[in-house]
Amino acid sequence: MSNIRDIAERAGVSIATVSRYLNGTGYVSEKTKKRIQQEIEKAGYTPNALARAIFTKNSRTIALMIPNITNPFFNQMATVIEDYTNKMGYSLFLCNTEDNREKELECLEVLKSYRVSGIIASRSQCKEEYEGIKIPVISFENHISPSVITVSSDNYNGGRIAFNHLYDTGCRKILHIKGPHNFEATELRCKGFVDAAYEKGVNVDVVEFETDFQVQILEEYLERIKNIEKYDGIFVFNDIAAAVTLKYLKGKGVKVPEEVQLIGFDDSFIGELLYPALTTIRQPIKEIGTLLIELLIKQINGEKVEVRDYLIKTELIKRESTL
Amino acid sequence: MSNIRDIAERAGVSIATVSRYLNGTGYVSEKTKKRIQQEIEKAGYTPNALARAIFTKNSRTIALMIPNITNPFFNQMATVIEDYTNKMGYSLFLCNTEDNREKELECLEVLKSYRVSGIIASRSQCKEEYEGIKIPVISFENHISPSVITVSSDNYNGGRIAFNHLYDTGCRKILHIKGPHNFEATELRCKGFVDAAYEKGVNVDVVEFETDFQVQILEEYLERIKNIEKYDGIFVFNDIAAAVTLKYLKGKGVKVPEEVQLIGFDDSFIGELLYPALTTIRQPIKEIGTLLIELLIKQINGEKVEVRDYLIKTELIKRESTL
DNA sequence: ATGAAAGCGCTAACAC
DNA sequence: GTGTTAGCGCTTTCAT
Repeated sequence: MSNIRDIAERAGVSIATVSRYLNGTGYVSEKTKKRIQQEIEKAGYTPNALARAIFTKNSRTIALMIPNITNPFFNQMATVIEDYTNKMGYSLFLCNTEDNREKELECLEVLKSYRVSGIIASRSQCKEEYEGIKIPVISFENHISPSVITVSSDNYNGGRIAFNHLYDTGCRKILHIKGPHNFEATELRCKGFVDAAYEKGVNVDVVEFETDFQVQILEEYLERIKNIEKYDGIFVFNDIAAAVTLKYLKGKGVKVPEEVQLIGFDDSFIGELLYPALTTIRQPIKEIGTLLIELLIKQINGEKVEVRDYLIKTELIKRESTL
Repeated sequence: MSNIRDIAERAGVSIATVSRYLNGTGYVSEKTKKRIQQEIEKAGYTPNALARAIFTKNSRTIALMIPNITNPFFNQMATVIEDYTNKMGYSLFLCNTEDNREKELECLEVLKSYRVSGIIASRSQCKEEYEGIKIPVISFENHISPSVITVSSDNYNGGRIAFNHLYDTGCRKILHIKGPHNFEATELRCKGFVDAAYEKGVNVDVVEFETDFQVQILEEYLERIKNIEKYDGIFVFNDIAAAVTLKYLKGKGVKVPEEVQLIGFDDSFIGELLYPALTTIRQPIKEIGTLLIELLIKQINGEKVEVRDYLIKTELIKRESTL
């Protein structure tokens, strides 16, 4: 691969001039511009972003750490983020953490070594490990440390909305299938749900699942619930798990929503594909992704941002799995 | 962020020694090792991979270009690739091309500037643009140029298998919902299907959809098919479109598989979630992802690889949407 | 076993 | 307008 020196030589100018041309900084006469451009094309030259980054101290890369890109919620978020990242002239590193502390830490080391301009951590399993780091970080869902901004949906209120919807449609024997306990989001969804139930004087059963989207494992957990058909309303912590639950109920000959009403969480595209289509609590993925990247880039640019929790509103998406 | 010089100074050695220590190349006495390690930890120093890359001419990064990470097939593939990439000590850049030539070209420029070690292009909409490039490239599905290896499933045979399955279960009024024409894969699936039908003396109808996974648009296309219920067997070009078709049929009160049998393609996780569970043609995602990255890394390492088409076997996954 | 110094590809301050 | 040069953080010969 040719370098700036080659181009300069062939164009009969100094490397400074080529650099100026490349960056549009400083004066370069039209004639030399032409010559330089010609040589660049002839040589198929692309400036080395690594060398540039080393000098400017800005690699123009952003890292997205997510539990798993296969999870529809996260891959929809990734799409929004990747798009915005590109539009801002940055490139995206992808890291699947598998909700695993060790993996997350390994990623973090690598990302540091690449001097990424910023990091979006989601559902982080770490805390102080992000302390010394001199790279702007923003967190989705789980809190990392007081100095790191956390963005999340209003999961607590989402839980409340879910309960009230089931209650309003007549459910009184209610089950909540709760997600893993190391996810702040699922804890809050559960708490909101239970609190709202308490206020109505209704008792709800809660069972905890230890995976958020592995179909087979979800099925195994479902089988452990005795007499699931005795409930008339079920709130599941995410859409995938709700989809599996729906299938499980249908397999048992239980009619949804006539006999059991079902409500999910996320509003990932999967809900629309189901029959009956899934009622769910929507997390506005696009807004979340956009806010994350906006706040991160502001930090990268040294702009002041308020360090606090940013809560995005959740809302009911009423479809066919509830009455 | 501190650099190798800082560490050297504080440890009272030269930068060469620190470098040797860092890379495990050349002799460093146990004592100095200790001292250096101490200073590294005290300073929270991480070697700059960019500077290293500029010298070694290997950034240890791999780029994955895919149409869209939201597509279950591609995000499952991405998971496999990300994992393997990390295991080999590389990091992954993610680029969504949206099946858009311009976007793909823009990505390509950026990736060149970052001097990525290798590129995995999927369903590329480009050809010669990859010519001059001095970076190892491997392609999934669409062919780029004679010098670039293409890996894909045996789509043609997959189409044949799909037809023969429908035929064997008694279907004679058969429809194929075909994917966009700029995807080599969907063309081959169609050809295999139609060829197999021809051999049995059966005529099949074919309609082409111009999106591969946008639910709303898929629904619109479905509505344009008149009397879809007149068919007794439908082969859909991928699982998502099959899921939407299933839902559409159910909405019309058509019983699957009793009245219409349905078969998809991909074996993405969505098929299991449906009710009835979707019969499909499996593309072994893990094998594909692994082969792609293996062949790419071999090229990166300068090992000889046979430049030819690599075809991965497809197979029938019989579930409940067919008899 | 360790250090000095050249060089990787680039930017930018400064001189002309 | 353009060139010279120092320096970004690193690796690696070649001395010692």
